[in-house]
Amino acid sequence: MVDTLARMQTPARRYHHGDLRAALLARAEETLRERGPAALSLRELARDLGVSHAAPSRHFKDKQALLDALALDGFERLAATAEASQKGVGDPFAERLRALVRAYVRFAADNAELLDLMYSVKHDPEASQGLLAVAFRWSDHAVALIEYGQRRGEVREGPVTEVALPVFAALHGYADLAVSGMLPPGVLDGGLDEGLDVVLAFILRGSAPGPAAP
Amino acid sequence: MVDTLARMQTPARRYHHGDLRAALLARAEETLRERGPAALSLRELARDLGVSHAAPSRHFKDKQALLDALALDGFERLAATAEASQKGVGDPFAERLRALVRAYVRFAADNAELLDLMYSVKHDPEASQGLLAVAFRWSDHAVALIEYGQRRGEVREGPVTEVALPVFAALHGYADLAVSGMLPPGVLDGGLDEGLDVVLAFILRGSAPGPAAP
DNA sequence: CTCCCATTGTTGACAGCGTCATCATTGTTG
DNA sequence: CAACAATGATGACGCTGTCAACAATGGGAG
Repeated sequence: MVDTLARMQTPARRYHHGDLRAALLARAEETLRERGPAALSLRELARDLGVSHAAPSRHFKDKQALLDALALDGFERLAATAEASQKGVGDPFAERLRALVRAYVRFAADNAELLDLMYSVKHDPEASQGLLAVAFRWSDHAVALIEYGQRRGEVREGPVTEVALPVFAALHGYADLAVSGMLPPGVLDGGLDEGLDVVLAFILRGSAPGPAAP
Repeated sequence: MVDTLARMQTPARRYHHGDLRAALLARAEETLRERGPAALSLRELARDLGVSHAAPSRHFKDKQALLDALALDGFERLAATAEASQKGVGDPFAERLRALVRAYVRFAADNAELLDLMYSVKHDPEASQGLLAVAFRWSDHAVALIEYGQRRGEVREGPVTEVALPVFAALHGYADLAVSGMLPPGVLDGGLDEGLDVVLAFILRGSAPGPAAP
């Protein structure tokens, strides 16, 4: 163990890297965050890690495979964030929804480029099975929250997917608009959370029980 | 088909193409639609149009410039579609909103890859001024519609940007989710318009006058 | 009408990229 | 210890975007 640790910290170039796969992913995400997806190059990653230009191919069969792994990691972290957001929150639906929404928007703000990547990978018709599974873990969680609200009588009745759809849409749309700077200037001067309250109130109004709009 | 078209555009290979710029944009959009953004290559475009590999540089200083032009064209068509959607529609806010929303979702469905490009270009901090202007033409139109609804007493009072924000978010979010296949399976079996009705009802409920949700 | 020159297209070069085939080193396991 | 699977290195290939230098075109100025 100590031996392993010492070798990990030693910058001296050993033939075997130790954990090249993880290092590639970490560095790739860093680059993604700092210089955008277009700046991602396998050769540059290899160079940065002091490894030959073809070494990455031992861990990712091609560039897309690395992007997929990056996206999968993102979905896992998103799901974890969503689940963590529900710990230590009160019972009312509004509170729980607020926590979830904040978690999502924060994740989107903190990982804008990664989120982009996650969506574009999912858009790919030949996305891997495991990736889809993890991708839906987060949405399943959201749907479960809607059902919870319905059971408590704080969310209008109806097929849960139908009720969840617009809630989802508003949440995702807000995060996307905010992160990509598509909002009319002046709306977000107070930061993400300001607009979030507005959107949250809107969602609650739209999903609350009561008569349909005229 | 493409062959016929190409021959129609170049009856005989003149030294000067005639309208290479437009031809590049048209072919680029076609490729974007059929094979995605990653398949876009200046050299391939030039090849397809029977022109030398460096000819495009006379019209677009680099690849990004071509993408910008493509995005700008997209925004113009989106704005035109949005404006056209309001012709010959009744007075009630709900009707006008419905027309606008349908137009947007249809555009998104018909131009999914292009829309992606449009948003990613805007995300670029050094997006051109003219591009931003056209990009906001469509959102201005949407904001104007909200104001119209407020004047008619069919939309709740409040700062127009605050009221418009969640409406926008829900609309954009729905289009994005639907187009990128991120919706839980089964929701959209009836096509885009089915989910659209659900979202529309939600938006109307959320933006209607009345007491705030509990 | 002619000549000039800005516009547009061509050719050739360069470095960087992803990918592949082949070879070298390592760590593990029977 | 020896064989073997895993991992890394090297070199090659064709593709890409970009640039510089050169060539054809065509629309005005004289």
